Amino acid sequence: MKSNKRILLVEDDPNFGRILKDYLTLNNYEVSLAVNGIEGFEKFNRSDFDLCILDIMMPFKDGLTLAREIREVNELIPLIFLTAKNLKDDVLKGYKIGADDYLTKPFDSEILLAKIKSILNRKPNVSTEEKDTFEFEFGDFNFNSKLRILTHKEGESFKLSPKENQLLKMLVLNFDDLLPRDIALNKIWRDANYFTSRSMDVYIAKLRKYLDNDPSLKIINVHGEGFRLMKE
Amino acid sequence: MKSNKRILLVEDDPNFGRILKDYLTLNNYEVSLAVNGIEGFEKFNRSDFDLCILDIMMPFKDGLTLAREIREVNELIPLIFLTAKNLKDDVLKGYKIGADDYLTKPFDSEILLAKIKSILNRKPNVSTEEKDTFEFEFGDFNFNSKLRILTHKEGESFKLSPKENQLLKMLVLNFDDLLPRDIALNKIWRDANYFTSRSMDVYIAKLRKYLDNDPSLKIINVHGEGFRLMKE
DNA sequence: AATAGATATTAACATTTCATTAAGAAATTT
DNA sequence: AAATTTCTTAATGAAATGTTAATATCTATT
Repeated sequence: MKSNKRILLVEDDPNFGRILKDYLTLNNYEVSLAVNGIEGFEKFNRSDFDLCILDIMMPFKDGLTLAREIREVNELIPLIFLTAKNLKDDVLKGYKIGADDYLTKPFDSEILLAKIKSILNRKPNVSTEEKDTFEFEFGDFNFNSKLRILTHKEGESFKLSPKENQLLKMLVLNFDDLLPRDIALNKIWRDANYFTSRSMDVYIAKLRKYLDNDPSLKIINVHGEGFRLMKE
Repeated sequence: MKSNKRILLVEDDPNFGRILKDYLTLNNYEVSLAVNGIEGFEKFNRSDFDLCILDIMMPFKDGLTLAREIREVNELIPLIFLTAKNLKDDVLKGYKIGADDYLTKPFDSEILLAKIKSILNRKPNVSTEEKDTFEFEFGDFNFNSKLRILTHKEGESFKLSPKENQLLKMLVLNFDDLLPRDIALNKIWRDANYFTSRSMDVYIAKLRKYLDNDPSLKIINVHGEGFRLMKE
């Protein structure tokens, strides 16, 4: 059972942060831990999350400030605050910024889990930004990335695997332009190393096989840089 | 600065209920007070509210039971529970029913107000419920989701169980499109885990058996994503 | 309360899908 | 020519799904 929901956790106490991260990971969330507001904001901007859990009391940049910055960029992502005591003022400020909930430490982990579920449940896939664009035309193909189907006009249909699908989508979105290897690796494989890179090559090969049905389409390699989907 | 938002407050302690009602009224909400679950449900059905605040511990019909009944009729209305301190079990049950939040008594009225505001200000959920439509045609079938009957034209009729019915309805509402697994699980099973997921698979198998009567209809699996009811 | 019938969940096993890794060939750069 | 990067096929194991049957739970009626 994959949930694959991504949580950004910002907590300055390393012990507590680590434990909480592990606990959430055990419950099938993908958790990124930042130890202060500055790092938190960087991480937030570098990838897509479904929910943020922010400690309020932190050095350098406190959780409320961080929340305001996040809200400027993304006004929908659910925010949960952790407050040390029952600092009513913080709670009220939090709600004003647009918090979805808060928890006072110490809190019960099961309740946190229930809250997370409840929140993610009523705000379906916030992070799926490109929700509207899932249908593409290129060459002789029609490509539906939501249903993961690649159809050759007056030809056969291919069911794509999740990775094939993501990779093809990125290529199509950059049609005739370079898709840098490490960008694709970081987005799809969430990591860029020798092995993920080999894996990506395998998927390029698979996509090429599909695209053979329209001989005018090509996936060109730019040595050391990446790939380029093009016509002719 | 009139808000016009209507709140149903169900609280058996008459003193506390009265005070809370007055407090909310002062803050520009229109409050209807019921003193037990039975009266609460009657009031709920008699008019439209924007939010419900339910005490859990009540004679005759407790808040959780009331919440379940309300959820059957209206699956979107926000619910806030009031619970005595330390009743973790109640809290978890509440979330499972689809609570939006809970407060432990005694609570701070300003915080309650902040919560209410936060919940009511939430961007209205996109799901424009097609609550009223309960009769569908697809393939050779006529499907009445209110009576839970699936009829094959010039063929036999099937009485559907509640779960079969809900699942088929969601598939039909998303005809030819993806019905994401976790959306269906959260809506029908109110939880998404390994076991509910297996249960769902069993129901898909049952539906497929019914649909065999029109060989042009198929329920296709999109691996890792969900199912798709389609023709051809 | 007891029981039967309907409904829902869980178990078990088969099948399919998928991602990764290995391994050797080919291409490109130095 | 040596080193690096890319190409392609195949093998492997893990995870998701299909299916049937066995339990468990619920509901209505006696």
